[in-house]
Amino acid sequence: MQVQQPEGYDPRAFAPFAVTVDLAVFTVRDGRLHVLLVRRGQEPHAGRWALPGGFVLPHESAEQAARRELAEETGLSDATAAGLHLEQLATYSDPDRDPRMRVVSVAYTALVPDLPEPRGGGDAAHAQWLPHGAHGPSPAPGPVDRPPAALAFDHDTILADAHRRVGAKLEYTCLATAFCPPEFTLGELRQVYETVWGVTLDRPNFRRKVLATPGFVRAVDGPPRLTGGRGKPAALYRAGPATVLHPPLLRPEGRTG
Amino acid sequence: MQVQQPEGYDPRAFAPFAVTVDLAVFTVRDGRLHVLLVRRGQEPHAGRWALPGGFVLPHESAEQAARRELAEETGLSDATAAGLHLEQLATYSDPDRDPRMRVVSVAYTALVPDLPEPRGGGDAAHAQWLPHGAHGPSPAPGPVDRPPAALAFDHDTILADAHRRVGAKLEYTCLATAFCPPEFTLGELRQVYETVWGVTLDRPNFRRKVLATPGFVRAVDGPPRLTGGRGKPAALYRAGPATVLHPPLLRPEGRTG
DNA sequence: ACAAAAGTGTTTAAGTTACACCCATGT
DNA sequence: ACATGGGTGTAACTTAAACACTTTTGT
Repeated sequence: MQVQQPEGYDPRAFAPFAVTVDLAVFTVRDGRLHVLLVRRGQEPHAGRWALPGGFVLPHESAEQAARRELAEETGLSDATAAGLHLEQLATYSDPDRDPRMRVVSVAYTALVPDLPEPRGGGDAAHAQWLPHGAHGPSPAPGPVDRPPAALAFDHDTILADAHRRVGAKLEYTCLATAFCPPEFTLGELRQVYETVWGVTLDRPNFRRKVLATPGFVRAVDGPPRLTGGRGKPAALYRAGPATVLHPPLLRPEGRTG
Repeated sequence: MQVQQPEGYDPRAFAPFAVTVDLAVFTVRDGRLHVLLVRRGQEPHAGRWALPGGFVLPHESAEQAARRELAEETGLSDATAAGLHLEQLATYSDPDRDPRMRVVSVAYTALVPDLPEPRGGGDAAHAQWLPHGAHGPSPAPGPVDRPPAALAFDHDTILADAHRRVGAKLEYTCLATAFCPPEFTLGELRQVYETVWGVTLDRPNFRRKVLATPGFVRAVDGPPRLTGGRGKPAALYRAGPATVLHPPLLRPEGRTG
């Protein structure tokens, strides 16, 4: 009501916002879903875990900022990071989400295959993979890092939204291959679904479903077989050109929320 | 790489952004999908159609700003507008999207029943419903307003994204009822799908599908019947408590993009 | 020999599609 | 009478779910 369009867009008057990106980077490791987190070194929320992220620079888009941060935090080369799956999740703009000033954050979700521990320059030094949420049917034995109780700022909300979004997208897109290395077995692909959804899937049916979807995966020709530990060697596949699943691969129990 | 976390968050240094909201408000009218647009009165893009929207005020969240703008542009009371379906779409942050300054815009999608022409105070004076995109199987006869060729800024992109999102959400959520008045017939509900998707659906099958989904619609008890013009009077329904569709109501031809 | 995982086959239920047909109302 | 849209029924087809069974490896 009391709003009026500014004539000249005085940046002093209409630019009271800082814009950041936050990254929810997922991977599947040892049958559990992991998230890349950083430990905050300063107030507020010093010592708490937080999603990696940073400021959007004046000359770049939010997506460019997110991809830059992703490369920094994962310690990968820009070339490698450029191929990773990055997707805008939502924007969080609660006026009180950062006590210091007005910060609007554009959250992105990234899916990466099981990478080596983040190392390298920049902020990567303190970035770490921590398990998150519903784990698959067979959690890794032995002691594992506990998922942190409460993240800094509203990052718990962002992370929950990201997990829900990823789970939903697995149903009707070919996104699951983004969790896998360039060549993978159908067992590895199935484990992605089982880990993110926290369910067990029928192996034969899963196989048929995937192979029946035209461009989901392409068989690697060679004499291609490989062992994933014990058991019969499995054929290798690559991600296909398809991007959507028709019909979708619905998760059991019919739950979406 | 050259980024560093600011110690004290100097707003002068880290607040070079203005944040706005843009609204893609859809309705179904006369069997065609319509969008609420405003005509720009000043440069840049003076005279072009644009999505309604405005600045996020310092004390409000983006969603609050969107809801406020929605009430203003539709000319509805705040109470009525509070019940409308509003959903965050995405954030558009290309550095060059506004030639005057750096503006990051959070886009929202709203679905409303066929409302009277927008009237009332504020910016509503120049807001208008214009047809958009794929129309249903039976376009309204007679001359209608042409959909504008090119919107201002990147609003064509936003509008296309919004349409795609709405179409996709109809498949696996109960969203379609947001296009309908409080009490509606199954024919009206079906017309929503047909209009947004631009297809014709089999009436008997659509009916069964909707009624078989537990909380999608609830029959209105009374002696409730009503005429939608010609033909047999139809039973009335209200939106049910369900929010997701299981299994989904897939559109024919299996196209999603 | 046994466990584990891949891969194939089959049976049964469930859901979808495409119709034919009757009902109630306006013109 | 006829057109129009609501509502019911049904058979053919397609898809999904459950489970038995064989193959190939490591221990």
